[in-house]
Amino acid sequence: MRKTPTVSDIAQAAQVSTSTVSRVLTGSSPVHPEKRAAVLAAIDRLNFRPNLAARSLVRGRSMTVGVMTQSLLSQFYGELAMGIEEALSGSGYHPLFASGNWHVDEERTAVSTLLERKVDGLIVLAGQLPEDELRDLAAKLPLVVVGRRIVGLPGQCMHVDDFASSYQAVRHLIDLNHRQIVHVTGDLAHADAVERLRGYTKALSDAGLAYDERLVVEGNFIEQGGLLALETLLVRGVSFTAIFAANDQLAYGLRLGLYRHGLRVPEDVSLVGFDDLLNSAYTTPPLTTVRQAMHTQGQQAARAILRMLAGEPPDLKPLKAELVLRESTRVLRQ
Amino acid sequence: MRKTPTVSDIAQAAQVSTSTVSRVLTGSSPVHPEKRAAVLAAIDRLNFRPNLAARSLVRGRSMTVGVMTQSLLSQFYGELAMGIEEALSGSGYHPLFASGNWHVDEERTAVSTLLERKVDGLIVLAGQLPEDELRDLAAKLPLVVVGRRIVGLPGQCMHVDDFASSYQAVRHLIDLNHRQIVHVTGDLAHADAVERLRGYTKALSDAGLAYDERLVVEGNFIEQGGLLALETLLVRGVSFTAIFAANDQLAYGLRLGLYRHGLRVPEDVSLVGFDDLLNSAYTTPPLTTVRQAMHTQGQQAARAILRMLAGEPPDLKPLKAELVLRESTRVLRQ
DNA sequence: CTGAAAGCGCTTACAG
DNA sequence: CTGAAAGCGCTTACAG
Repeated sequence: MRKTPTVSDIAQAAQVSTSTVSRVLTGSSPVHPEKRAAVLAAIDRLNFRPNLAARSLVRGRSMTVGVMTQSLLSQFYGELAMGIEEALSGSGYHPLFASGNWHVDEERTAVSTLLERKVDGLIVLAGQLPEDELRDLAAKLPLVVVGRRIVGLPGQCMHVDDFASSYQAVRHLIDLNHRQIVHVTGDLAHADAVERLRGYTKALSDAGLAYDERLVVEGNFIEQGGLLALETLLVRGVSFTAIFAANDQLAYGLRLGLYRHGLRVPEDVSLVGFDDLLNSAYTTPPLTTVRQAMHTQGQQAARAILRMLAGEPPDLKPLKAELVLRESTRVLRQ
Repeated sequence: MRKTPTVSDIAQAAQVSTSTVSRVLTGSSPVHPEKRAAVLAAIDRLNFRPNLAARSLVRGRSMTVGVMTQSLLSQFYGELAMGIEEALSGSGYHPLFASGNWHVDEERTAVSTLLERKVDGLIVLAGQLPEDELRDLAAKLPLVVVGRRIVGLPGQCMHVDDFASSYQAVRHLIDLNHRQIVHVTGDLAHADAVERLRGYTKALSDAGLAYDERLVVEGNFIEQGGLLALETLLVRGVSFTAIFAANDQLAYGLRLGLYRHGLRVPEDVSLVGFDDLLNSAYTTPPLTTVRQAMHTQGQQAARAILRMLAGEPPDLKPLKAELVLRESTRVLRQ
């Protein structure tokens, strides 16, 4: 097996110096057309590919953008990852993922792993790293935060207006004549969960409806939480005609709980989620939910990093979430 | 901001040569306890982290294992990716993903991107790269293939027995008295789809049931295909009491199609999937399906790579798929 | 057990 | 526009 060719081999084959080879490789300064052609030909003939480790060492750049994700397993993050990968493809940059699994310490470990590998930019997907740490990071390298708004980092945060979106979702239920609307919250240690709860509360009060704490149950953003939440509601014995879940996964769990208890959706209970996961168009019935467009957010985030890497401003604008009307809600007959 | 420290800084601080620093870093050869301690102290004090690019350049290893996945978006691959990441964590190796998106040419691009980044090992998730290419790759670096069995690479392939598993799934339906059993296949360009079809056929014939081609419709492993397949069946006008879908995504689509046409699961039609995606425990009703344990497969694959990297045999054994009985099937009343 | 030296494969001033 | 030289930050024979 032949050794993989290096710049020296190309230089020799093309009868030029390694400097010149490097110049045509990087385009850093002009090269005489003939020599350039000779170099290109040699590169092609020997099937040369520059050694990224060497390049990385001298340039101090790795052509890699780190992505601190929470879990590759979650569909939510899968979509984001996909968008990032797509937007990066063809740019010469490659994503490097590390998962925080919703634990601050793991998030820190993930970030240092990424930093150690000398990523040129960093995309942080939500999580709970203190804002200070995030601002410090932003001072060191191009940074984009998805799913959180960090004070002092305008244009570098990509997120949806949780308050307004959830307001809209609940408003939809109210417009359908529902008055006893349950809210299953996310993990209230997370700002998005708090904001969504706030949207629920405000929509209620704007409609002149009293806030009833028995209608609110804390979940944790996963299916199991939805299942549990339903049991809690049933035990409480409150009556309700609609449920607004803080995310789709909770909605899936709630859906199953309702099924187990013989409650039909939407005939007996209307159900609204948040996120619009890929699966939500295929649940029975298809779920009405707030579309977060994670795939698009991933693309936007990656493009912003690319801009920063090119010395341009990130220029990120918050995405508008939209309510996707499907078949899990219906008008309540008085 | 201070420059990040290098081995020279450590050497200077610890009053030793860079060689010695390197020795304690790599453990390649013994170092006098006192010097060792001094080096360790300096490393700790200056918060030194070796530059991976430099190390990679001299060693020719990147401490990275490439993963050619198909799509980060698919839950199926998300589980696999998660398993790989978990098993690699703490080993010093980090996964680097590149997606093939089910196109041979993109798969090739993904693999060369990974090779260019000098991955030390490679995990290939299914796809359609010719076996020859895979064998060539295996000759160059530690390789593990998930979801396919490649002739000549024993112990390096991790897959489930599609034939036996699907036989078992269909057998289950037959045991429930079903006689008119539909099979919605995957994309028959893929070996697993063919094997699953074969399992279906064999289970039928072993039970003395005639193969009826009107009961078989070709899908493509995604929800939309399941939805379409149901329409096809209805147009054909064949009667059936059970459906075996070649994967869960097809089953989700079929489930929605049935719902739209007012057919209940399992009262009117029994439904069985394949894969056991995370969501399948939360569909309405929860789906009976063949468990592929992708997360475990990912872990196993990564551990095998680690073994090969350590000079040991990969020693991979096929995983047994098991039929998970949930609530989407029921015994047919005669 | 240890240090000086060479080298991994590139790129980038520097001097023409 | 071009080449010789230095250097990125490590590790690994080599010689003690």
